Amino acid sequence: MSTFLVPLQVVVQTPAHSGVAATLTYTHTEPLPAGTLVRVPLGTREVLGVVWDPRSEDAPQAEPSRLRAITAVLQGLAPLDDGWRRLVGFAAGYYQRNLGEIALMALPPSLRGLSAEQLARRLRRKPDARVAGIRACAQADEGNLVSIALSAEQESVTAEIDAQTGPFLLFGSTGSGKTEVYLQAVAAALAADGENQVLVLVPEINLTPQLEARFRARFAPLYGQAAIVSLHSGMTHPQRLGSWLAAHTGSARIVLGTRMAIFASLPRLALIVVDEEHDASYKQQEGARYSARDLAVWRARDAGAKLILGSATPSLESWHASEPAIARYRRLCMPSRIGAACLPRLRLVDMGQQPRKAVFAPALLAAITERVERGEQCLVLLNRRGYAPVLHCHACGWKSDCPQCSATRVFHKTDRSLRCHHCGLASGVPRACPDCGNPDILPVGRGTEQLQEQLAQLLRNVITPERRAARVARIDADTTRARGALQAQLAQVHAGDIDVLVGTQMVAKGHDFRRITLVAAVQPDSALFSSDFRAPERLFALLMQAGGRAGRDAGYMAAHGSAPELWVQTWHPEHPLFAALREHDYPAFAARQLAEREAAAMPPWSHQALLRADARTQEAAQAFLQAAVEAARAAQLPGLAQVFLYPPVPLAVQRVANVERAQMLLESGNRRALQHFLTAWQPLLHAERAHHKGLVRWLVDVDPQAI
DNA sequence: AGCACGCCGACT
DNA sequence: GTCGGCGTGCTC
Repeated sequence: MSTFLVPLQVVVQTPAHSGVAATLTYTHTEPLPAGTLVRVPLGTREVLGVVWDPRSEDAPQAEPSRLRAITAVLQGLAPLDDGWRRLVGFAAGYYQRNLGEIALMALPPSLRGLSAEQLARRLRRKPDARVAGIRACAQADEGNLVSIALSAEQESVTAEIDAQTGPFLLFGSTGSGKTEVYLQAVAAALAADGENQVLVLVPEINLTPQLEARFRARFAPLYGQAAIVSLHSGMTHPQRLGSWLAAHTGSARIVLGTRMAIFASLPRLALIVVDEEHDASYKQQEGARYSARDLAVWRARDAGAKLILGSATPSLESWHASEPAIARYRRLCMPSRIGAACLPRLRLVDMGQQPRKAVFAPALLAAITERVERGEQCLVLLNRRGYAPVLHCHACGWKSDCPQCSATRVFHKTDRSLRCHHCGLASGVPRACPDCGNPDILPVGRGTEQLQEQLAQLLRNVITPERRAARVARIDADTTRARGALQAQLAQVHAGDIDVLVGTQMVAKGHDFRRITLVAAVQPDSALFSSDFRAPERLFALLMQAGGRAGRDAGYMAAHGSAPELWVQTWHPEHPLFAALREHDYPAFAARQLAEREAAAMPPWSHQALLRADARTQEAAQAFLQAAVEAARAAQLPGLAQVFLYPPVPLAVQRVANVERAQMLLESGNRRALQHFLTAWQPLLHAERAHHKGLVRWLVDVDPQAI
């Protein structure tokens, strides 16, 4: 061993606004390979770091005499491989974040706190998981090796995935059996090489249990229970560490997870599946604002792995990329529902023709009643929690404004509270108007709580075939806060204890309801004329997906002789979105939307980024943005000529928790130019920050989800 | 961002 | 005389 001290580049988590470089130089007694996990002193603390590739040129090093030594090397853990480091490097560069922030975010939290000794102990303890796995495997073995009959569509799509390199956009309507195609592709990838690994991403934690069950049933008999792990933020830290280690060491062959799982260490990655690829949840909305779906595309290409993006309503970006003329993705179509199940019929209700102030059109209420009397279930969607979005005093005009935000507080009747959905501020409901003392303060507008109450009232005399009164339940973020609450409520629905289910869009996603034959969207209109250009796309996807909840069980539908229906109450029945929805014609909808986007030079014909500033006053926030523009012009930043900078504007909800928020949109037809510009801008933004008193923070959002 | 150091008010 | 308020400054 050498007695010389070797300098090493180590990536540590340095805060985004600190101005400290992410890569710091430490010394060690011997060289360490890039990707090695180490513990290093940083100020007065000791933190986890990752040895990075030595940067020959302009690495800003401290004076050699002031370099500190690495405290410990995390032995027993293979270095993180080049692929993982390239992914982290790309994500940091593309999303304009500090390398250390991304690298450490990509590692399980408990790894950050573990000393070298603790980790060694953790690694030694691995065997018991395997024993448990083998035992569980033996149980799962019987009854699962039945050969699976594929539909003709599934057959041909599977063959194409097998024969081609992709990337693939699997366009399959709800109930067409996309999951089975994923399973086939996973089976092929795992069978091709005894060490191959696959990554399967789903948009929401809630969807992992049912997917995991399906993958376990299929693959545990072949590869053991330990070969399948989940990775999402709902798991405890030790569980996440266990899954992460299994992926890193290669003992896990299948990793199922939410967006964070895109950063898992997968040394033998052969396939990535992104289910419901259009879902907005793939975009992280705080901290490092990455898109797990877009990173999946990059990672698959970089790793030489296959990629399947699946959806019944693909994002317009992905759909466009799969147009034959573009052909960046290979489009695979599965238009038919499996078995005799048919797609729901659209029943559009013109609210302009209904009795005034009716929440439910009489025809819709009659349809729900009829279904419940037949023992079928209905799903009613409303995208607003609480009882009413605002309380109002008609005498003096008082509203339940949030004192800290430019928003009203929502009336929650169940715990008689006023809650701000932006900052969380909650208080009791005043007995009378705080301004004028009028005791009649009234709820205005409707939320899921009120809908449930009104439906229960309207259906109070409806009797089910089991000769009991109809039951109306509600599922939203409020009723599912407790761990396992959603699963428990879904079990109630499956058991037939519930006749009508009221919920927010969380119930529209992915859950497999057997006996729901009618789905209704009560007031989806706001998305039709939203200022957000992606709102129609999201509404179309939501309604298609919600409609897909109806009539999933062909046998059940046949036995009851009823056809699935999707009811939509709207003031704008002539809107072209509904015409496409009626025909279940996503391609027509997409073509229209894409034509509009092209005409207006919006994504995917342009690329966007947001610069956002949060400050004590709106003026300070906008002043920072304006100064940032001027600094960029003065410095003649590269790419500036090709980037259009819109003027700073306040956010839709301008003030949250007493912080004023403003943003500025950047747009360019050239993604490269935008990237170069943003990268060159970063140091100017850091420098500008010091000149702006009252500025709380600034952030860049590349490929923003909403504007 | 943490976590120090650092310099002035109300408590044992 | 000490505990502690959060203002300023650094982290290889």
